[in-house]
Amino acid sequence: MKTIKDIAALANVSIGTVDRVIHNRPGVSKKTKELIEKIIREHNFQINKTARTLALNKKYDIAVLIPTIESSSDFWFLPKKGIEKASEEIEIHRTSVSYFYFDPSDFNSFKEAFDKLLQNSFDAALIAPIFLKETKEHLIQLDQKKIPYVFFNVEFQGANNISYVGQHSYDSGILAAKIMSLLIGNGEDILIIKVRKDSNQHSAIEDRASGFKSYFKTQAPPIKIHEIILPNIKDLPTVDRLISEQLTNHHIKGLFVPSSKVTQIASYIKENKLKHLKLIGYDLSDENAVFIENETIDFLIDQNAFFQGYEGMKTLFNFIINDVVPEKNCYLPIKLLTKENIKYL
Amino acid sequence: MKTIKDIAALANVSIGTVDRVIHNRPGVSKKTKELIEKIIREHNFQINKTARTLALNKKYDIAVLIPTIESSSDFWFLPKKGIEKASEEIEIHRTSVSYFYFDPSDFNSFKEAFDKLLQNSFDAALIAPIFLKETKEHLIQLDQKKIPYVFFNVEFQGANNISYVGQHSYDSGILAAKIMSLLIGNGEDILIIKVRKDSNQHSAIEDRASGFKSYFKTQAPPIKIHEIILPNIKDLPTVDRLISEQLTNHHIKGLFVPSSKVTQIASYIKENKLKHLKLIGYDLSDENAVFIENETIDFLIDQNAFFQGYEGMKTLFNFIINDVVPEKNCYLPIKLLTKENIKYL
DNA sequence: CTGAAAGCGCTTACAG
DNA sequence: CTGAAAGCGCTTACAG
Repeated sequence: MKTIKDIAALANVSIGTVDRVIHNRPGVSKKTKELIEKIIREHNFQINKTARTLALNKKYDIAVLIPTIESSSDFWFLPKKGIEKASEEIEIHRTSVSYFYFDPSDFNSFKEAFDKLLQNSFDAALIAPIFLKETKEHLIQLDQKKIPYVFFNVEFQGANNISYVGQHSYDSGILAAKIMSLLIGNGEDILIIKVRKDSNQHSAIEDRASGFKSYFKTQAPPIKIHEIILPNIKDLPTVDRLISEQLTNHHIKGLFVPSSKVTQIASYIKENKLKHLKLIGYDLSDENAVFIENETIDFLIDQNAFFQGYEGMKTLFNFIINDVVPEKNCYLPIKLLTKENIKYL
Repeated sequence: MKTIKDIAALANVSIGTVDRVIHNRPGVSKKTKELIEKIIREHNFQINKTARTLALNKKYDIAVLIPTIESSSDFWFLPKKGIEKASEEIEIHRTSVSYFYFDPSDFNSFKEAFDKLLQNSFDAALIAPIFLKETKEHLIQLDQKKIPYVFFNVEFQGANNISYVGQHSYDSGILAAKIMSLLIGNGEDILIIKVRKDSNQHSAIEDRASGFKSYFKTQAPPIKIHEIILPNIKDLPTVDRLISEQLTNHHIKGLFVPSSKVTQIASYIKENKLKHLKLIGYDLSDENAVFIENETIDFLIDQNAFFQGYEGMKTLFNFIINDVVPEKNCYLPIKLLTKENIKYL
């Protein structure tokens, strides 16, 4: 493995000049430059990044905008873990990470956290753009400062983010529908259950539901799909009433809950001993794992929460340190979890 | 962030002495050692790994024993890609990788490659132990030299490997069975198709079949499972005869092929227009992707081939460079692929 | 038992 | 346009 010194000797110049050529800095005669470039090519010289990192002695800071994590059963626990894993791996490059937390149910909290983030100086940002309008307003400042940013978990169209890391929500709904079609028989109806609070937050729930419905449009014989929106998942009497209304009025066999709120629906099924109902939902929380184990939930679609954080972080890092330009959309695998494979994640 | 120099100043010693303490090298008085340790703790000093790597200027070499890759549709193409990706990432630590190739259908070729590998000097080995007996014989030398090794793809019990990275074959069979039970109806039989050449090679095929059968043992009403072994997948007349024999004699609806050879069975189904048959197999090759697209194959179980190589490499690297001891068994996710999620890998 | 100095392969002022 | 030298934070002989 050749070093800058070797190249310099071969070209009969100083290492400073070689360095200038390597980084395309001005102040080298055309002739010298071409000679050095030729030698570099011929000897397949590759810069020693360890030495470079040490010499630069530059510290990078990546800002992360993410919901507060209440407990390990929180959905955001895993993306955070992924971010931390990536942070450890890139720590050798003197990269530090600053977190800015917000309450995912409160857009004011989101704005405040984003404001606080913008008051700091950093080299790149990893953002969960849960509130679309508020995100848009704040991005202007990042764009002005030319700070690169990556979105994760929530897809946000039309911004200058260098990448999005997360699931293709619409297609995940299609997969859910395919599985549902295997679970239920002819002449049996399906109920999609949304939660108002979820829907306000972001479009993923709508996209999942649309994908789900699109699958059945192509099916013959057609399958009836009913839809309800629960105003508040914690208002149990209303939840009870709305669901049981559907169950008595229609011949419902399959339930699709396009969010992690499937936990509450599973509780409902368990309590009311409605084991014949087939249930598909999203996200592997500890509670959902229990419901998968006892087969109250038949299938879960996993968002690769850990990997969202991990890959988001790595993408930013590779962009700012190694000049690697990522794909604009990094769609993660749509993972299907069921009792038989939930052990292996 | 404190440096060794800072710590030395605080302790009124030279950096050489601090270095001795950090690495627990002898030649430091108890008193000085304790003082330095205290200061390190109090200031939460962490060594700069970049500087360490540069100063050590040590090169590591990892040997890889893997089947020859004929084309990009080869199963081993992806593990190799994973190994290469990991290699790039760890290149900054001056780690190089040497490959030793063998023909996976010829145990003599395996022995030769392993012999050649052992003639080289290296710091760790990543091994696909396709031939169990031959692997066992060669491991002795690795153990004697105290060279750490990791197995990938094929599980090999009772060796001193620091880790195994791959799938839990038995459980993947259970998952396949669960999906199969959704695809077929009551009173419909299942046929398991094995290929002789596969079975000789390693136990994964047997484990998958066992897992598959175990699932149906618990089912009521019981489902009939038939089994055939094809002597040679390329002897088409025999393949034809053996399969059509089964199809005429039994009421078969589902086919389970516990290996990537599902490609050939899919071809058979396609040619003979047996679209009503449900087919589950393993591994996403280019050909299998086509059969998933046109729904000749209903589901594929994916082994995370890429990740096997990637994670195997990283595991070894972290072990030799960062002293990270891995789990003995690193079972990867059992991924279920179907038309609707095959785009996202 | 301890320290001073050279070296790892780069980058970066500074001098000419 | 080019070079010599100091420095990044470690490790490693070598001297005492």
